[in-house]
Amino acid sequence: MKEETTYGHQELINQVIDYIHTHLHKALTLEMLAAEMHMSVYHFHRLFKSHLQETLSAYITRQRMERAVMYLQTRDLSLQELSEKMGYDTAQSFSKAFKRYFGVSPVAFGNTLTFNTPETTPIEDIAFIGLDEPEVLLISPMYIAYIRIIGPYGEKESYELGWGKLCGFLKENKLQSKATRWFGISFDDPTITKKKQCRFYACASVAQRIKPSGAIGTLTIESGKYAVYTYKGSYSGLLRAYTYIYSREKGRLRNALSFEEYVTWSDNPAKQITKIYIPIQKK
DNA sequence: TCGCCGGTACATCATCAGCG
DNA sequence: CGCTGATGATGTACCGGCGA
Repeated sequence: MKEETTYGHQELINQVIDYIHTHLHKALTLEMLAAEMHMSVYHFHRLFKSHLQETLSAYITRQRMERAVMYLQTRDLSLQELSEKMGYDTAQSFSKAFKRYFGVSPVAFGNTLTFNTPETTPIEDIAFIGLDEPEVLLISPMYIAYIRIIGPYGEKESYELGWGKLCGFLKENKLQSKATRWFGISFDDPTITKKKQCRFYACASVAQRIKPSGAIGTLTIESGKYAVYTYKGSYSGLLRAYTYIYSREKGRLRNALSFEEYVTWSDNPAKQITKIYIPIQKK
C-alpha cells in the first residue's frame, strides 16, 4: 500500500475508534460507521480488519465486554442499567453476550469481585503503594495530541517508538514548548484484556485544538473535578495504584477518562513522579 | 500493470423476543 | 437468568472497473 494511503487510513481508523469508544452505549452498525467515514461498507470493513486484525463486530463486542467489567468493578449498577450503558436493548441480550464472552454471567462475575472493596483495602496501605492522599482539583479542558500504542503495557520498544513519533510530530509542527505536559491514558485492564490488545495513548498537551494527522489523533480532556493522586515509584507499580484508587473511588466516578501525568521522567524509580487523575462527582 | 475501491453471493454469526 | 428459533447483520472470497 502507498505511504499516503496508509497515512490517510490511519487517520480514518483513529476517527472510527474514537467514534466507537464514545458511542459504545448506542447501536453501532457496520453500515452506520462506513457512512460516517464516507466509504462503502465493503471497503470500510476490509480496511478496519487489516488495521486492527479483528472484525468490526468482534472489536465492538470486546470493547463493550471489557467496559462492562470495568463498570462491574467500579460502580454499583443493576444488570438493566449495565446493559443500557453497553448498547444492548435488553438485559437478556447483554447477559447472553457476556456469558458467551467470559463464560460466566455478569452477576456471577460481579459476585467474584470482592477482592478489592474499600472495606478489604485498608487506608494505611496507601503509603506502602507509593501514593499520597489525593487532592481534589477542578481541571480546565485540555487539548491533547496522542499516538495510540496497542500492545503489552510498558513494552519498551513500542513505547519508545510511540513517544518518539509523538515528539517528532510536535517538533515538526512547532507545538512543543516549556508549557507542554505529558500524559498517558490506559484504556484497558490488563487482567481482563489480552496483553497484546491493551490500548495506551501517549499524549501531549497542545495550546489549541489541532487537526488529526495520520497516526496522530486528537482529543480533549474534559473539564471537571478530579481526585489527583501523586504516585512515587516505578511505572510497573501503577497497576496496583490504580486498583487501589478505583476501589477507593467506587461510587463517585464520573463518565470521563482517567489519565496519568508524567511530572518527571527518570529511569530511577525513586525519582519518578506520576500524577493520577480520576474524574469524580460531588458526593 | 498496480493500487485502490465498489460490488455480489453465499456462509456464518449475533441478536432479540418469547417462553420456562 | 437460561434456552431456543427466526431473522437480519456480518464475514469472506472473489470479480471487475478505474485511474495513475
